[in-house]
Amino acid sequence: MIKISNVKNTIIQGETVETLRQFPDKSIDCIFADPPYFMQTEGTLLRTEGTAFQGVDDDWDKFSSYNEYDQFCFEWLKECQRVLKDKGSIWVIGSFQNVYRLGYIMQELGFWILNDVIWEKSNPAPNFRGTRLTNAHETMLWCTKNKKASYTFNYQTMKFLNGNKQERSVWNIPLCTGNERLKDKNGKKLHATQKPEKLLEKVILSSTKPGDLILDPFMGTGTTAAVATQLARNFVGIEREEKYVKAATERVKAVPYVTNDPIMLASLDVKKPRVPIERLIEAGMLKERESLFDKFGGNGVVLKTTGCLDDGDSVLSIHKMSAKKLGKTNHNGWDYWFVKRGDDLVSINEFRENYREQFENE
Amino acid sequence: MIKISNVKNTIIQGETVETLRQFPDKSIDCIFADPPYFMQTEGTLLRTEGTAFQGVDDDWDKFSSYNEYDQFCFEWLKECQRVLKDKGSIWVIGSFQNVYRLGYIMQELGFWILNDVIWEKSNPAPNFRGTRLTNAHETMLWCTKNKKASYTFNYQTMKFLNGNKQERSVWNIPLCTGNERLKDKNGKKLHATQKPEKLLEKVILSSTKPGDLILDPFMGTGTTAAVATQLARNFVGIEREEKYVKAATERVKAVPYVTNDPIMLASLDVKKPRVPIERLIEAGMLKERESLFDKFGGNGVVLKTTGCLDDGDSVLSIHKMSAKKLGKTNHNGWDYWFVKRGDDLVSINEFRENYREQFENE
DNA sequence: CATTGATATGAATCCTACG
DNA sequence: ACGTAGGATTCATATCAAT
Repeated sequence: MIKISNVKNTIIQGETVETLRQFPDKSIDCIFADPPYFMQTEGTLLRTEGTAFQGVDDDWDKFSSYNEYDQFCFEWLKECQRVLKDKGSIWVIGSFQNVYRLGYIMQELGFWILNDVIWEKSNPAPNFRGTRLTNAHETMLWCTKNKKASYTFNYQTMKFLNGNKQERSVWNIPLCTGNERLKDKNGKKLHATQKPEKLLEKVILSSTKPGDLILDPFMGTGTTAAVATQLARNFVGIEREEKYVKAATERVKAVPYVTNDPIMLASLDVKKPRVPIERLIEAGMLKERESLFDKFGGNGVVLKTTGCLDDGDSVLSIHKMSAKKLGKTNHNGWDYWFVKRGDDLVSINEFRENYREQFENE
Repeated sequence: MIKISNVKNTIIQGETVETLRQFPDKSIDCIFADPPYFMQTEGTLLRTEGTAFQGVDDDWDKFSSYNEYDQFCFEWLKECQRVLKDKGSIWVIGSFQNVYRLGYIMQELGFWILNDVIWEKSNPAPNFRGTRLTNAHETMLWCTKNKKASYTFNYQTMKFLNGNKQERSVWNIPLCTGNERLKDKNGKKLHATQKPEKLLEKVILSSTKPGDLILDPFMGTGTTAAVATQLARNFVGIEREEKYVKAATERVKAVPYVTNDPIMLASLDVKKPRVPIERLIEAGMLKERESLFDKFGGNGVVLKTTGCLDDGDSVLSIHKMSAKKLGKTNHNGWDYWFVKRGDDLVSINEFRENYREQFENE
């Protein structure tokens, strides 16, 4: 059995399933898996000008049938589910050749799909023969271990980085090319399917916190490890081929800096501690039996020791009472109620903020 | 058994599978299917013809909970495969809740995926709770009956309509709203998932010829029927609920006009008849033993009666000879060779075009 | 050094009618 | 059914050489 502390921020050379079986249960915060796609291509594809297109022709992508591929995926996905923490989540990337196998199997295993995310390629390889639509995207499945599981989603961070609009399920990102693409001694691409760092950046920023441990069971050239490191997360990788293990290890060592940008550290999504209104009474910020008003000074109600409000007709929580005054079923009372301090109306939310600042280290 | 001529351009009220079973084999050119999602858990275990997961341990079935939906989809997809012509193709649309079931089952049935096409919604409903990425797309699977099947793809039409660039697998199209959306007496939307006509337009334009028969086994409000009619294709629909049958029938009747735009009628993709170069000699357009040249007047070769070219070294077809001159294995000789007419060099392709015009009715 | 043009290349289920 | 010949087919971007 592997001790996590011994493998944190390393790449283990080995077979995915075999190696995963040595991991303890519920030890991983997030998984990014880029398995073989089982492309089923035959022969050579010529470009229009006559040169050969260099697609995926590696042994690791060869399977004898869907059945064999399904079983392989069933096995590694089952291990991923076991090693994932209850509040963890998993990303799996594929293309139309394999993603319907992956999605089906994951649903059978009880994984719960949060989103399927489309990586729309801004510069895809064209369809040289004009036989189909240019295949310009890949699909990622983002899932929890099961239907009921909670999970990390840095909503505010993603919204901020998307020009203050909700991030959507279609991401337009270029292919991994140029300097980012690792090359061998002959200047040829080291790996057939290296993913762009931009893609991993969005994956990690959206679904992990700084310090989380991210597993990549098909590490390849180590994009997950490099981006995790840069974003102040931890990683552990599994990779079968020695040359990729070496290249990825070098790559991670060379990550130029670890970010200290608070946005990248998910500061926007740090949950503030809950402060019951009774705490504000105990702290002397609000007084028992004092009156609360709406922002115009109307709708006066009396604050009870329990933190509930009495309008002479009923006794309700600050939220239910503001909802009642507004004729709604739900409302956030912290934004509705004010107290009188001298001649001014002061929002009770201001007292809550003050309380948090004063007692933040408790 | 239903006679196709009796149901052409009508909507049949009935259950999908039951009705499809009355259709003759190989009678449909194209299918567009927008099936319901109804995911019922805890159904009876019914396997898909034994092909799935033989040899996988018992954990498999323990996790199964989508069986009833799978079984339903297996049945209607199998009937679709039966009624589809050998050269037909099928489109199936779904979202992450069901599309992995659909894709998996289609692959199990032997359907061959040509593309998965993403309908990216330009105006999706936001995620109100901020709990996930905004689900801003749906997925369509475009498939032939089997791996070897040929199919209709109007490549040039799609390219033309896309600003003369290859059409890609991600389509950005707004939701169906406004006047296009059918309403009931109370002004509420008549159907929960009415698809935009623009989507069906691209589906039909890319994969059918005018006059083709398009089946929609879950017709709903009849978007497929309306767009098929407008684009001079035929349709047959199946729909369970009477109110939708009525609304869709009215809708088709009201289609304002049938297009006569040659682009929409796929004129760009009409295959031109093959003209062997010997025909041009017989027609007196080219002369035996005259010389052919490249576009600069160089590389002179002699035209033989057989239509082959002699460069003094070897005798080859116009294609092989142009390839030889270019140092390639393949080339289109029609674009390479010219003859002298007066002081001008004239492309032999021009003579081919003239020949086609002159003898087009043969 | 700046600009222009040629070349290289990316997870690809990449042809079809005729004899 | 199968082999073969005809002939149709590419977009965005990075790099590097040439001007």
